[in-house]
Amino acid sequence: MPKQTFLNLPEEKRAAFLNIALEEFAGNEYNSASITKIVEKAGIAKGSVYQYFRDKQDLFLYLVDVSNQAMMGFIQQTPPPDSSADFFQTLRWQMSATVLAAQQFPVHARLLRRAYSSPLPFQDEVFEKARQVRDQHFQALVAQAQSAGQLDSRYRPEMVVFVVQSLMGELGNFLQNKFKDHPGDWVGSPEVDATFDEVIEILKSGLA
Amino acid sequence: MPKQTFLNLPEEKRAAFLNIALEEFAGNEYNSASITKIVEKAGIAKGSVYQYFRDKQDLFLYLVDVSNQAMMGFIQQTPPPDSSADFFQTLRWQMSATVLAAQQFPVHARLLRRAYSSPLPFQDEVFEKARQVRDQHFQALVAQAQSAGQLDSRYRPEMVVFVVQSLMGELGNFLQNKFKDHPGDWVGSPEVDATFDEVIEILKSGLA
DNA sequence: ATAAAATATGACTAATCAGTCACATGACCA
DNA sequence: TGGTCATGTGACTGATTAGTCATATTTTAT
Repeated sequence: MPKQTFLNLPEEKRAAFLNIALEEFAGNEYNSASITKIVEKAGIAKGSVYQYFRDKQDLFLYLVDVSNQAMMGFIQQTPPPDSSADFFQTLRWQMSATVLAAQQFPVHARLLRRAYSSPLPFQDEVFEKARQVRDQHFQALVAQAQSAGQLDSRYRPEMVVFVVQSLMGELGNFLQNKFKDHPGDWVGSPEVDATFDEVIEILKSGLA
Repeated sequence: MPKQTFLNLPEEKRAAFLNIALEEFAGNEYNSASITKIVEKAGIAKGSVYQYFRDKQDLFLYLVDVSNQAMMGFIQQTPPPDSSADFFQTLRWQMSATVLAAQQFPVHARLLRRAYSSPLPFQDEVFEKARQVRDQHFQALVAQAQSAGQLDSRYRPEMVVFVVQSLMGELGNFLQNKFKDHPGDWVGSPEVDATFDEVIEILKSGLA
């Protein structure tokens, strides 16, 4: 977590530094991300970074936190499906919200993908806890859906969670790749909506 | 590709070097993998590496190639399903073979995961071609299955490929994580077989 | 035995890195 | 004005990196 010094910074300066640091850690592996490059781009002295944060790891974990809050904040703003929504409608909403959030905060999203997809060169308790919370969210969703009879109860919950999480995780990549020539303007396009619908339909009814 | 000098090396020395290099690149990001550490472990001079390979990138791409061949070779050894097998039986066989190969060659598999999952700090034509070949293999499989009526033709082939590839890609991780306390001996266990069956069944019939 | 070709070596270069610290500059209050 | 505290600074340390190259050793052919 940042030191008080960082929080005391004028909004403008703090935001500028944050954006540059986010960009660096979103674009490079933890070990390759360079504090030196960040301070050069930000036009500040290297020592300043260590007035703001304990070390590189502290800065990185803060950036993860900031990114998480940005994404979560956005997701919670999107209107949730009404309470009568079934498992698949809820999933569809979550898919859409997650991808839209990644559209709105592409740098934050890239940073989070990096942070969660490949193992970090250090252990962090808080970070691991966040992972578990995300897992338990899905576990609960699945368990509830199964007891409500919306989900085939032959399947073990952990397998359902695996399938759903795999697809959700890769979908962002897939869309980004698919629309990489149409920067940004595919946010709520029918094409994307159709993709969501198709994935949900496959999950619901199967391929056969 | 390695220089002739490397290929002239006595089998024993070559294999020892390869294993140490594979381990280093499987365990570290490309930028963090250290030639210096490799030569220290191998007990050879640093200059020797540059008698064997043009540079770090050349070595890395060769290791990817070696890993690919090891995995492919193993997969092709496993008895293929008979020619009357449908799409899902073929998929099931490919799943099993891939995971078994990752069991037999865990280091190679880790290296390949790293190479294909996160973007490399350089571009390589050969590498990209290999990616496309893998994609086209699935495309063909899906197209054939759809025209044979084994696959719901409502779905766009690219979406089916996306779903199947996402699950196949994550399944290795999932199993590794699930059995991380039972090193190695879950190779052909009923537990694993059941997992394959369940994933295939979900794909086939859906979750509802 | 001798010459030539192939291979092995490790000290060295130039670059980069995270992190430190003595000092400078600024703000704020008495 | 003088004093205290927060903030900013950038040269510096020690470690590490990929890659080079003149030299040494070994192998091969004559």
